[in-house]
Amino acid sequence: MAYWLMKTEPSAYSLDDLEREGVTHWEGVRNYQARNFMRDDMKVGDAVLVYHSNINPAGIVGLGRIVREAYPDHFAWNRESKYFDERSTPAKPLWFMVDVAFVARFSKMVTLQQIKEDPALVGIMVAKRGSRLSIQPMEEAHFRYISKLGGLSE
DNA sequence: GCCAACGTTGGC
DNA sequence: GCCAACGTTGGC
Repeated sequence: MAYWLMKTEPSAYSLDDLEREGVTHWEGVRNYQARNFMRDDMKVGDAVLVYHSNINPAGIVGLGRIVREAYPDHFAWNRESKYFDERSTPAKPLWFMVDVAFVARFSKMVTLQQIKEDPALVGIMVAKRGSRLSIQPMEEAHFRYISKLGGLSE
């Protein structure tokens, strides 16, 4: 089982939305490195830290779980969608998505600043300068530590 | 809303 | 295949 961090802009889709819906399809990933993580490495049961970006403060707000492995992101085939990409076709899909289920909400958000300042989290990808990757692998120890900071124990 | 950092595109 | 121009991300 692997551990991941997935970014979302809460103005577009928040942990609240995920809690309300229970499960969502994580469409719109349009970066090759992030796509490859989803397509090649994400498995059902993998654990996810949900990260709110583009908001002040940014940070991790809760947990999710992968409940369906990668399948074609059909929003890429829809001209009406903002995720439309004419290079992707049903015969030869270019972009993929997974399904993510809500697991838990942190009782307190773990902010990016907190992550950067914590000696236990040195080297974590999300704290690296200029890290724009929207899907990142996590170390299990970091995942557990952040969950604890967020007020969850396992 | 600004803008630095970074990924992608396309001319050559 | 280099690299300048361009578009996007995302912290602040």
